[in-house]
Amino acid sequence: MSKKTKKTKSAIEIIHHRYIKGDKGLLEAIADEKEKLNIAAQIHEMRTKEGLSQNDLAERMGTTQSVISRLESTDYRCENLSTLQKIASVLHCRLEVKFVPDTDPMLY
Amino acid sequence: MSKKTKKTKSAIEIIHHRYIKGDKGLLEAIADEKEKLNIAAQIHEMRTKEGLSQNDLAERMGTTQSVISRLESTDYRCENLSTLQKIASVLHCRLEVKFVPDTDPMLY
DNA sequence: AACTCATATAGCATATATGCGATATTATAG
DNA sequence: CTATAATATCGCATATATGCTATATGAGTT
Repeated sequence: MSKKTKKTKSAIEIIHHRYIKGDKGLLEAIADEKEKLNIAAQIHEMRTKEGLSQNDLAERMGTTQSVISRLESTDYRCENLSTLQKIASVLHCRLEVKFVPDTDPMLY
Repeated sequence: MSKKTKKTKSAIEIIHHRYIKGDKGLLEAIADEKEKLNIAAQIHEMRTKEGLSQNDLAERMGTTQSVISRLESTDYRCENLSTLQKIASVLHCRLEVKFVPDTDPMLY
């Protein structure tokens, strides 16, 4: 890639412009998938199963209740893995992150 | 939980103080677990299996090669889930994030 | 040696998440 | 209807990751 001038767009560039920067189809698909991860629900379930309040869990993690509430809220995007692993540690589990082949043709 | 005065520390509070705020044993354990996630390795493997260069993958994602390099580097901490899901999308897979019960007594 | 191609690294501006206190909303109990 | 516990939400400072360009390293080729 990288000619001197940027006049000729590669197919990739066009696709990118269209689906990443433009229509946002891909971004929406990503958002949908994110929802399926249901991390918030997992955290909520684990916490309640142990009979802990948000405040209890927060104390275990050395943080505050509002943080837990935010974590469990559905529209919370982009948690970072360290936070999730901290939760896993105090709830006696481990975090598993895997890329698995997707057979659903709707995504692409 | 939560009596009026904070004089009596719960076991949780003590543990927290000792392992989160103090010794950092827990934090190190978390770091170890993080390594086991091996996200960098997964990305690298998927990319090479498809015969893509870092630059190829970068273009698919609408970003640059250096970003991919950083993602695949081992010492890269705390990637956020959106980035991982974007990778999943362009590599035709989905991201799976699960909390699984940990039976290893070393962690706690 | 010079020339590619792939990958790694550095530096920096910007975007985004975290962490926290304060407050508001529910619930549930008395 | 209070009172209290649990949860949700807000605002903002700080921390951290991203995105990008430029550059460096390295492996191969001729």
